[in-house]
Amino acid sequence: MPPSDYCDRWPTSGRPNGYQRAKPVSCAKPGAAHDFPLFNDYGRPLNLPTGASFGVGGDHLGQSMLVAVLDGVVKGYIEMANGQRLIFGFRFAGDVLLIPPSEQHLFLVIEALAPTKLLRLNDSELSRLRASHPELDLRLWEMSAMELARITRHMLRLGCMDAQARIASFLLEMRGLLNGAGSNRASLWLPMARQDIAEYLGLKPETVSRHFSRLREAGVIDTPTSKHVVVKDRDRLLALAGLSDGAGDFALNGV
Amino acid sequence: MPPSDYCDRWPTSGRPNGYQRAKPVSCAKPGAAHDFPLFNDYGRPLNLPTGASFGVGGDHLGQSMLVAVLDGVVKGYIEMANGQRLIFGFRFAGDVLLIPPSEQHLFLVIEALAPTKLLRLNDSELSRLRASHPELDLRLWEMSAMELARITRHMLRLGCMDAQARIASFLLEMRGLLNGAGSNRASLWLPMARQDIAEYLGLKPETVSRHFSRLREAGVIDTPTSKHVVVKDRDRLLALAGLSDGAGDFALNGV
DNA sequence: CACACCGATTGATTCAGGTCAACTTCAAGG
DNA sequence: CCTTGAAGTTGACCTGAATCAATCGGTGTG
Repeated sequence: MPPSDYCDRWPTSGRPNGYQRAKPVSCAKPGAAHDFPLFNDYGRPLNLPTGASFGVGGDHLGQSMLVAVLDGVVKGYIEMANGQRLIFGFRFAGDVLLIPPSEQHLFLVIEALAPTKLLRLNDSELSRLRASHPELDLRLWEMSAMELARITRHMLRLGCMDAQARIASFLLEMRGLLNGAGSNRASLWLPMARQDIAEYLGLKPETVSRHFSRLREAGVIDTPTSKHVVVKDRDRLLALAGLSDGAGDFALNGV
Repeated sequence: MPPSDYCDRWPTSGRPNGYQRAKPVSCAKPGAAHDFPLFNDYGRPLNLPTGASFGVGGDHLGQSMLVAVLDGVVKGYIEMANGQRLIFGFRFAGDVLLIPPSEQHLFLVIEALAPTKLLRLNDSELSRLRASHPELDLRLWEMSAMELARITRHMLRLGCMDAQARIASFLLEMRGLLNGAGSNRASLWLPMARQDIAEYLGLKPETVSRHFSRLREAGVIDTPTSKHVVVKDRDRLLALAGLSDGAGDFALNGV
């Protein structure tokens, strides 16, 4: 029986799965990971098999929490009282996740998409950490600024992009390319299901599937398998996401 | 000519306006404001007449910024390269606003909805402040956690609520009631235009107007004037926003 | 007071994405 | 190899919000 300050849930079916067969590429900014040794002394470790999750709520109401993903991939989602859910982000090995003080009527869950090792620090563990390592305050500030930037970008997707643009922008985020680095062509492995992408982008799985197909037919991407996407034309994706100066020139007219 | 680290824009028309005739009620959590004396020693003050704005971008790329609203109301919005814009929040006297490091292709603007006094602290001013007042680190951490919670709630609105729910949830936020305090009936003043509400909620002004009308016909609110809303039935608003346990029982069927 | 202007409201129509259902693909296990 | 089941894809249709357009209403001005 786990202690009352967290709640762990195991996958409903013990299905073995294919996630492990390719190592997901991390989207972590380099620089987060080097604080991990310190977190390690103060945080509580947790191993989650694929599909397992832990919820933040109940006793955590009003507390914030820091989660460091040592290995694996997780999705984080919020569930509303009426059952609606929204995935607010995916985090890969090396990423840090700051969970804001939770709200009444909302329940926040972190679920593993592959076997995952992580560390959790709640408010009191964090304050012990910052008491003995005041130099970390600046890093924590930077992390929360990054988290804020990340979620702001996502809010923009949800607030003023159509389905096509959301998906283009999602693929670019998964490539870690939103700020322009990297080559035009790249192959990437998506550890999450279409359903997850849909819940992340505020769409339905059918819509995600349709737009993947459109992008494939337009020659912007290839989809050798459903979880393996080859980005053939990054510039076109940028334009479709409305992030390029020449946006609009690249619309998939009539496709 | 203003220094290059900010850019100020004045209202296009010098229209006198009615905003001043009722003092907007602040949504600030008490507790933010008592740090203002400290901010005052390190921040740069700025007065904005109604409709004036300043932009964060250019030289600020990669910097975060703290803005303390001493008096007035502002809206903060992000503009994408293609001209789309999303208002990410409104801030009232006593509120603090943390602006995340900006992104390429995005431009962030703070615009006054009424004559406004504010303080701005950029990265270097913030680090001077935290160097001489290390006790503030905890407050800054709390502020960023609050900001994260706020924007997460908004992301939820945009990601998985329909127009009706977004508007119900918006009205509740303006009442400062999202966590359940206050009486069932309340009168509130909205300093922003329908267009602003629409850009905040990812809708069009016509849609906002229609749903205000629906809520009025259903007896949930009254709208004596377009900027003055009387909430007659908070519980019904909560249900419509999907935040009550009995959600759904209150749907405006056939209205 | 009459006028002009701008925002808000309402109505008619269109369209992107949701819904529902059929079919395909693929991995696991006998 | 066949069976099974779950995820993904595709098609037909529907609906909620956007769009386009007309009207209303308050505010400031001559």
